[in-house]
Amino acid sequence: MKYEPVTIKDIGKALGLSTSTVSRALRGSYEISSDTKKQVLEYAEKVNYRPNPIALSLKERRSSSIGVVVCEIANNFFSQVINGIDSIAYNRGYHVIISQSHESYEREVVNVHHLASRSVDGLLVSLSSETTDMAHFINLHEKGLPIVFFDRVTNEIITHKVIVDNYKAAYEATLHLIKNGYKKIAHITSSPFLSITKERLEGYKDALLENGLAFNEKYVKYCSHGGMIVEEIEGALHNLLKIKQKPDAFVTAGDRITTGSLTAIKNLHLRVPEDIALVGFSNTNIPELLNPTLTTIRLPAFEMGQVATELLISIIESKRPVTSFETRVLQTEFFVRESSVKLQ
Amino acid sequence: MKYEPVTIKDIGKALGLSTSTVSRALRGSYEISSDTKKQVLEYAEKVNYRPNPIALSLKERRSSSIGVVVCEIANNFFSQVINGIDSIAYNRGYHVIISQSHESYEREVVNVHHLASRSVDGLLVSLSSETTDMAHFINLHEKGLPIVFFDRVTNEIITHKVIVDNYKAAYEATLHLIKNGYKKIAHITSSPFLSITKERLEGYKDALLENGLAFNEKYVKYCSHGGMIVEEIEGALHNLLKIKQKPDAFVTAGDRITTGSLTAIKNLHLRVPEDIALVGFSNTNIPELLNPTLTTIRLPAFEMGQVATELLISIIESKRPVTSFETRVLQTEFFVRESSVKLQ
DNA sequence: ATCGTTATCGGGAACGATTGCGTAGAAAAA
DNA sequence: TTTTTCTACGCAATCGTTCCCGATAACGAT
Repeated sequence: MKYEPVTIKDIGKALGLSTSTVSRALRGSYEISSDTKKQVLEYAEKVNYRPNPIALSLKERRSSSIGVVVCEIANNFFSQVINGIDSIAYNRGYHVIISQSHESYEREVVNVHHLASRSVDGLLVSLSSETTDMAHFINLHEKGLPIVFFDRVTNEIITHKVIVDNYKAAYEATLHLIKNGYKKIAHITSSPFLSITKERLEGYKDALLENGLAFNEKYVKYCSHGGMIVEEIEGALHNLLKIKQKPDAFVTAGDRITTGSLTAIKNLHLRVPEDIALVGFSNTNIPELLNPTLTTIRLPAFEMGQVATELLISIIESKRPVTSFETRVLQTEFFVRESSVKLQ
Repeated sequence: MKYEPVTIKDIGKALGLSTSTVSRALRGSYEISSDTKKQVLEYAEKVNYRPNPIALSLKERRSSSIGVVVCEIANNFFSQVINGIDSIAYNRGYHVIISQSHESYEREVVNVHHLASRSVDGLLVSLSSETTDMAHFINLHEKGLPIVFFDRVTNEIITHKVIVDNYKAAYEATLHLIKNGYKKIAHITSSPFLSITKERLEGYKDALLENGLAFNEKYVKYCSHGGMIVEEIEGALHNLLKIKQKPDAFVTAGDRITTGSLTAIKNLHLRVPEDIALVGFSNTNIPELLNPTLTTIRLPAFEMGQVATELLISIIESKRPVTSFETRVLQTEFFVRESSVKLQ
């Protein structure tokens, strides 16, 4: 089954003009008489002519498309980011090609090569939780492929980055729990390789230390698959609850981990916040509908997508090589709800 | 900033061979000596040569990419569908290009043209809630562009479709409420133009009529933006509650409408299911975490994406024009939870 | 009458890869 | 020695578009 669109050549043949003339008429060149222009334009409209972007891509050596690499789409945070990406890219005439790493390093490498060979004009990347080797990015970046990282970034590559103040957000969340009388505060987080994990851990740690509480390694549990596997969350929680000095509150990093933890707690028939309090990084749209309503740190996902895309397009469309890069730090929002407030 | 990949010409120049020889060597043609082959292969490996898929697309008149048109990504159902699409497309060597209509007819038209002109090999479509005119699809479909519809379909175009048994699902949900003693059952649904809306309405209606309950037009409220606007959901609910014969239960169609309704009910300080019961079409991952836990009809979203993609690729890769089409009907799942069960 | 100018348009190369066809050179057959 | 037969490669067209050059005609100026 073949889909055969009208080409510039077809128009030329039908009108007895050369392809060059048709091309110029279509682009409104000054060196084409208005009669011819009108004729061409009308005919093109009539046969519903659309320029073939593949031919254009080949000629212009650009595809007007940008590749996105995230761990998964079916995640509140990332789907909101993609929305932000889409909102900018669409208006600037770029297509968005999305690929999911599913938190797998191998899959990320394959996807990146796939996208690059597909001649995307640039890449928007949030690293997978397994990624430690950046060679696949470095290689392409050195060859001149524009890349912008967001959320889960690396400092091995000098380029634009868009992040949030994870340290502050985690600090704030932990401090909130301390102020509400919790003293044994645990932390269930994502893979230790991720930038966001390290930053959040520091914020959590400093909040404890600066408020006279000890930092206990045993209180920190990592979910190396970023919470994509239910069992790792359950395991983390069970391990925490086995400790003799059982935590009375905890901070979770990431959508999956937050809701996964809440589910696991419910399955254990523990009450929140009476038995254990919870503050989570989450971009769920329905924190108010949960039981209990959930205290969350919300990331400006949509905005992150927008900013990252603007930065990427600015590199792509820059006439001269870009040499100075920035790291945009956006602010998180903190919403206090029931899950973290001890009822007196 | 330019990204300049190695071409077959570069290899030829470096090795003193013509492009044809290099091309053939790369594809292992029998008419190239093994010496030359080895030389080319080794050099290509060394400089990390990747064939330019854009040039290939131009020549082969196919792009190995499929376009997806949904109303929005940041929606449980659609993001799960996209996951299913991606899982198949990836393995079959296709790229997925996603576009969002945001429930706007105009935006849908623009996106479809954008994708078609971008030379996607086929289209996976779920209609926007505003769409009544199918001309933009008919036009392309008649020209031979393979299209498969899923979830929100049209019978104006004869092609493969993947849907669920919406009639049965709505019937079942309504019956469940009736069996639980509810007699004044309302229905908040999406745009009246959508196939899913009509089918669900029929299921709802028949369940009422076949169980000795009257069907009341006033009990049916439409959200023409599919619930994307909070106010339309609130408005629908308020209108329902203003009726003197105030409903004691209702069925909601769609993720947004379901959670939106629950939020609106909470804001009115009504209790669920004591004051009003609720059964909703929803693909949320956390129905158990809601308060109350939510009785849901869940669509096999991932599977829908997979099936639709398989059907589309089968058309794309078919040697001869496809003339016989099928409509795959998948089964929904019904989960009874607290929101619909009257506590005696 | 000759030249320059301007307005309009066409020819053809280029983008990267594939592929049918042609052919040089060597080996094999006559 | 001559002819045939392979082997192993190059040439050029092709996909749709743009754009650098040229080409042509009309027209006014000298």
